[in-house]
Amino acid sequence: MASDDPRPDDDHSTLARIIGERKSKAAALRAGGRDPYRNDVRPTHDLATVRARYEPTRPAADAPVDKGAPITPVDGEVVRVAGRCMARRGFGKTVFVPIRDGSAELQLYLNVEHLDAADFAEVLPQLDVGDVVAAEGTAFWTKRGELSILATRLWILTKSQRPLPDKWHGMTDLELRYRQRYVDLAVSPEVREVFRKRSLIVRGIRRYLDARGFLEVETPMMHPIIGGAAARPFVTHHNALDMQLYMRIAPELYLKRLVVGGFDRVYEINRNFRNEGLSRRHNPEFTMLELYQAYATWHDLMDLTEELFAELAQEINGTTSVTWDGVEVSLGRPWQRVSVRDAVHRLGGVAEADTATLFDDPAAGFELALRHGVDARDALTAVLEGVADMTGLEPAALLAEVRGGRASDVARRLVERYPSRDEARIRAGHLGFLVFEATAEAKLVQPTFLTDFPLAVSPLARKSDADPAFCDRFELFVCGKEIANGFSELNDPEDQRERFQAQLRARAAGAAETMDYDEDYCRALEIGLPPTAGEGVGIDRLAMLLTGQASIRDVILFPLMRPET
RNA sequence: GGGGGCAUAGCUCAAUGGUAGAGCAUCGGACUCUUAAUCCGCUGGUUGUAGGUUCGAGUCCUACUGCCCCCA
Repeated sequence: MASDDPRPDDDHSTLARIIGERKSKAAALRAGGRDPYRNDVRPTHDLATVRARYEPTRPAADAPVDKGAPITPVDGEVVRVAGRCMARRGFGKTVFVPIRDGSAELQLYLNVEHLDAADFAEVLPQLDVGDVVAAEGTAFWTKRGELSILATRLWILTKSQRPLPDKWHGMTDLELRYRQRYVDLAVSPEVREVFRKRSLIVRGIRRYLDARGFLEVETPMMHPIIGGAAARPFVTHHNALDMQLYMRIAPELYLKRLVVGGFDRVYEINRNFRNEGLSRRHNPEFTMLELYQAYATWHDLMDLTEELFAELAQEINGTTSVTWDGVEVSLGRPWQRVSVRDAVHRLGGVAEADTATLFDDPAAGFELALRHGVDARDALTAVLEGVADMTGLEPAALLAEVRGGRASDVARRLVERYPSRDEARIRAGHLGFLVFEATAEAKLVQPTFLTDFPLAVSPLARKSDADPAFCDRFELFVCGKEIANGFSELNDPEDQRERFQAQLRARAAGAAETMDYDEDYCRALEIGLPPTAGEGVGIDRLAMLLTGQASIRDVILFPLMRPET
């Protein structure tokens, strides 16, 4: 028995008393030959069906009401309904009991003249709010216009032993709501609605993709090596093989293997696990849609994303506008598309000439980055990693050589180590992206595709044909938050091998979030990946957007919590 | 990881350092159309945990635990 279980004998708290009283009521039911946990009474209809059926007979609002008139059932049809008792309003010989099932709420009218005498005398007195009940009777409209069941029989199907929260205030304590989600759901229809919508979103995505020839697949959730994203993994262990495994941080490399194998359009909706902190936007396990389409480019996926999201919004909310974080967001097409460079200039307020310099010259860019609010250590790390990647030198040793003086002097000496002007230019993109994050990211409120990412921050995307310092990649931002990330896939095996090498160098430099060298994946690319575009969509964040929830915990049924104390 | 806030009855919340209260729920009573039903009455507490200051701590101090927010 749990140590926190109240013991009525030596605990005089209200809760212990209530539990004791309810157990006594269950015992009384048993004594009368009624199982307080019976399963032999089935409803003939759910509550929404009953409501829908009688809605057309609703009396006119201005119809005359005869206070003394006897109860007249609508059609005399006997129905049996079931649900959780949400309240109990007693009048001596009449008791009103609203019940709720998964579909709707409906009121029972329990009256001494109509209800079975034994049920009235022996079941009704044992009924508490929270019990699951069933009743049989006929539908009628009360004088106040409420559809009710004039019950002839009443059963308690499940005796509840713990009280529900205050029926007016409901459950407001966030911690309790997350820890005891069953209570939250039982008393808060609006919370159930959020999760019902989340389910519809996932179903809508499947229908949309299935209709366009995509095949849903399942790839491993336990990976022998780390790949597909830059994140720290959860580590686990397989006993029989005595092998270390990583909970997957992304399915990307497996899905692209399937495109190599000839599944030209595949997608997976499943959990990813990243060993990082918790916040309003992060849960360590989260749901991701990843999709891959051969013979398509990132432009095709931007079009697809626009269409998919707009359709989902229309289908689920009946409108393409939603309120999120207090902001009215319109998902109506088309959405803005802006390159990282243009965002820095137009939204971030960086002068046009400075923006050009920023993405061209890492030495001058370093100073510009600091001037526009980028943390000096972040900026220096970006330059250091860039030089280490390009030269193959140990970052620690590199830093020791150039140390001294102001940060910008250190950065300038580092930049001089770049083997070529072109490589320095490619690496400048990292600083440019930091400036984007510092100045422009929060301003992407209405749905916006951020395009033309610097290659330096995109280890898996295809180089742009127009400019090798950039790549064919986009991210979707709404209210300053990243919702989706897509690109034309890198399918040049030699380029891919170089980028894996760079990851290994970064790890040697002490970077925590790096990918392993995936030899088998390189072999797959050597077989040949068709020109392919791929995209990941955070389902939790999409659900937040379409349900207007501010915290990821409000769209995850059981968010990760520390153990109760 | 850093900063700020919160923790009191089953639920929602009060209480200048001076006897821990209210509403709802529970329990008892009245009531045959209520829907936050109404009316009368009674219960219910190791104030998150552990220390400290004080004649006296829900209140002040320290540490810890959990949750929320901001930043990284």
